[in-house]
Amino acid sequence: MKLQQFMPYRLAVVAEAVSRAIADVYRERFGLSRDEWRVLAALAEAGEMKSRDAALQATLDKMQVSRAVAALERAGLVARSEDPADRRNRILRLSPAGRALLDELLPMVEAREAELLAALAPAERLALDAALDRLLDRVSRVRGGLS
Amino acid sequence: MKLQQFMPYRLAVVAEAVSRAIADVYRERFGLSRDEWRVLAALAEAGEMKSRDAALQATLDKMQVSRAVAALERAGLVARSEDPADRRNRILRLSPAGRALLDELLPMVEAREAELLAALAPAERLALDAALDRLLDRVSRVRGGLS
DNA sequence: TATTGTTATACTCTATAACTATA
DNA sequence: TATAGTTATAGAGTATAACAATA
Repeated sequence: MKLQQFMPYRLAVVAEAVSRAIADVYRERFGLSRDEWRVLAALAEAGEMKSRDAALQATLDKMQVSRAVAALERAGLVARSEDPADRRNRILRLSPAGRALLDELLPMVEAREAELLAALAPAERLALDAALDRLLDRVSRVRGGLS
Repeated sequence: MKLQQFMPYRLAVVAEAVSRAIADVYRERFGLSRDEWRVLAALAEAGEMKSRDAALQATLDKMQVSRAVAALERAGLVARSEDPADRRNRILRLSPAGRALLDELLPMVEAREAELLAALAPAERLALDAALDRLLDRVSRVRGGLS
């Protein structure tokens, strides 16, 4: 066993380092947790969505979304409302303050991503992307569909 | 912002799923934590090493190693001794029980890795490997050498 | 003074499940 | 009965720093 060459270990080490490089921006600078960041990022795309869809989009479970949204609501960044079509659902949407925060945060986060991706040639980025897709597909089969 | 295409998010999701697929083996079946597994895996290669080197090898900090080794020692899997050359160091080495556990665990863990890597053609594995190397190198520069 | 390793502490995150309300 | 979401709680992991022993 060579730990340094063991793919799951290597993947974990790189992913953690990359995550920290991004968290430097949203955590230290905007006080967001990872889950809050993910919910906001999902909302940045759609503007509004159901809690359940936020969970799917952001690869979080319903409890993580519930808590992240509660914190985001307390901070005035997101509003929650009922879905008239099915009153079990909650519709989440960015507040003006949430939108303003994202307008400031997203360029910073994307700049960090770009700094990291600068390590890879375009073909290498595509190869990484494809490999991640295939691995994710595979791992969900190996573990029986769990996250 | 498309979260689904944001590399750090994708990397985190895949790495977490892959980590769980491996942890299924060492945690549910052998009762090891991730840090304990990493220390054992590092020792599997070298047989014995200093705590400090285990930390470097396994990308853990000294506190994580100290606690993992304490647990492994309680479980009779690893022994700690002083380094006569520098009595601040601790020399870690696998006990016979630790070796026996690894002899059973390693093939299972490697089989899981192989199941996952089966998703990738040989050239794709090399491409993934190269991309991870380059990203890790880059991220350590971006964050100033921190883990 | 610097380094190795241990211990303490508070904090955060995770896992599980119970619970409410709606369907 | 099943689903969306909330709340509770215990356990695990993380971050920081103080500390002891040695160099």
